Amino acid sequence: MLDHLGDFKRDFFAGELTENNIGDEVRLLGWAESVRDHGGVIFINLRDREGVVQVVFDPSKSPKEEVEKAKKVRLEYVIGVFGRVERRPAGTENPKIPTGNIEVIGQKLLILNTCDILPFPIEDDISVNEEVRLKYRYLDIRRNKMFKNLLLRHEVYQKTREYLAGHGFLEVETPMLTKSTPEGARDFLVPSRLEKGKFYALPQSPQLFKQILMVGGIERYFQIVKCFRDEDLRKDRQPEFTQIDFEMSFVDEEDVMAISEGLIHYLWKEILGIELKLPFPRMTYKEAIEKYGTDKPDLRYGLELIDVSDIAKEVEFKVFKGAVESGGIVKGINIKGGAKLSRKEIDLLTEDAIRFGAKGMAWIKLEKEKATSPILKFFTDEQKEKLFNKMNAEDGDLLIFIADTYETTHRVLGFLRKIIAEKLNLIPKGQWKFTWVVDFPLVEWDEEENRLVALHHPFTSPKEEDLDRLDEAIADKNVALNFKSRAYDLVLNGEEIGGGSIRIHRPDIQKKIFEMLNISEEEAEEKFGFLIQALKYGAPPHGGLAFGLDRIVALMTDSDSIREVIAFPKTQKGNCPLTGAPDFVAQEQLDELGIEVEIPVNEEEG
RNA sequence: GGAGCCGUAGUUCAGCCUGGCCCAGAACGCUGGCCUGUCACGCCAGAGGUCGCGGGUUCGAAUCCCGUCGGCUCCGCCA
Repeated sequence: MLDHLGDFKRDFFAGELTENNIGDEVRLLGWAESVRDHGGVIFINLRDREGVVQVVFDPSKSPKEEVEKAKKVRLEYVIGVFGRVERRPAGTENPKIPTGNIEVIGQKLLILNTCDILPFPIEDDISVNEEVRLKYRYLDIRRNKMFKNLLLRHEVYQKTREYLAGHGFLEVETPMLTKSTPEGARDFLVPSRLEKGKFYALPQSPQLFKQILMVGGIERYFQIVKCFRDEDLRKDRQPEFTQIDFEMSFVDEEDVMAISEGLIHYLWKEILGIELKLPFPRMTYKEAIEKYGTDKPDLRYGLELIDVSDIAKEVEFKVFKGAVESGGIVKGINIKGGAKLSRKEIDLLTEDAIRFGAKGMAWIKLEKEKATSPILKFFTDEQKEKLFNKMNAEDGDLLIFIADTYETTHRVLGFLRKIIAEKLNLIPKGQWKFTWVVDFPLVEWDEEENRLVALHHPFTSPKEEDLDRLDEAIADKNVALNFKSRAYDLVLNGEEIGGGSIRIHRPDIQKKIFEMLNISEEEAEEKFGFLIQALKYGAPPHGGLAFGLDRIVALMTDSDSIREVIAFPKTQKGNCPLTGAPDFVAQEQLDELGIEVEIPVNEEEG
């Protein structure tokens, strides 16, 4: 028989009790974390949000019926305890818990609810199938680690608001039911009941609205906001995720980057107690690609890419020579101490390289004064020396090479660099390596669509010096391909945690950019007409940035996946094991929306 | 769209490669009993399994093969 809560109120959280409370009579509420029945004395560890304290039901100190009742308590029963705080008898202190010097002698026990057999233990270091954790997320969240993650996330919300509001930013909400925009990710669609056949889209970001808020004279806007993108999931990508989004008027890149750095500095200092050094270093997009093979370089380790095209083109090795002669490049990485890798491990790396799009991977192993390699026979002694010099190679190193186009070579080596660093444990713990990546190209060529596409998004401003060459760029895509944008990304430990740009605030320029991107005037009018319209009415110069809040919190909590810092995340197929979403809906609901569903039927069985 | 790893009591795993001493075993959890200072309490007894699902091979399948579903990681995708 369960007890009612009645007017029983909590005096203290369990974890708040200290030796100063000795002698106090207190009321506690929480969960039975562990129960130890010694036949006479019963110990219950009572846990609440703030910690744990041991409650003792002792026949010599507690009422008999309460001791009997305590015997019925099982793991995770919800209980209330009225009792007296006492110092633990000498020798029975437990240094493992903060309240280990005291205990509460139970005088009255309320059993408020029972608990079924747990699907997994409520402990910090569990290894449980993630699907089970998500199905019983409420139990998962009772674990200290998950609670701490959500607590830190909460602090990030609070400190972000504090900082941005303190710098004159106004929090403004933008719609969740909005217009589908082409360009960018796939939209989640929401059917309209009032206008059958029409759809809202969930926002991929508040991008256009925040620009329009600038036209509205808000001057400084921010929002902690959910964004939705219907693309495949990764450990750092969920279909719905949270951004710290902000936008400012009458600013240039430096202003936006300064505010961004200020916010990050504030979060690290206030929440982690870490004083980051400002300003963060910067590198150009070109430098990032050519040195690290990616636009989000992890600067915690070396393994930089080295261009050996000049040597490779002289070597009588068709793959190297051919790559350079057909306009490509040959680059390598010196894996210091990598000679200890076995042939099998090198073959695995080669497989990875091929998986990432290379045709193969050449390598040279320098071991005990001698080199093993399938390609070294093509090198003259002089070429060997030049190569080893250039790559700073010495005994014990492993050199790997990719020969391909500029893009493929960098991309593949970028992936390999990361894999090697992980494999060889070259990534130091506890480092915060921030870097800005700037001077992105404005556009890139899309083979599939056979047109230029914006690298950032179509509202990103080109550099001011290129503005009077827009007509040239429309006529000749090679001119456009050389344009740089006013975009900037903030990268931390190899993860993009934020990105933004100075936007286009003039309708004439915006129209030309659409033209450059081969978006017709009609299409632009239909899809972005409201933005162009807004720009016509005194739009101020403006720019901003959006941080990936989930990624930031994951990094701050040293979590492997953003799912660890989201209360109710989705699985890789976008399912929610807790609720069972997505799910079928009633026929009536579909009828009301004028929607007919075609369920794919499996082909007949053989 | 593609690749890899995984799926066996409530949970974590072993067994699988090399089919049969496995109508599947351990630990934790669970149930009952004993125990007055434990805190990973201890001791005794016990319950608990469609081996993800479907098909095939075989005298015989958790084990081999095919398909499928689900989870995770990655490529593509994510302006």
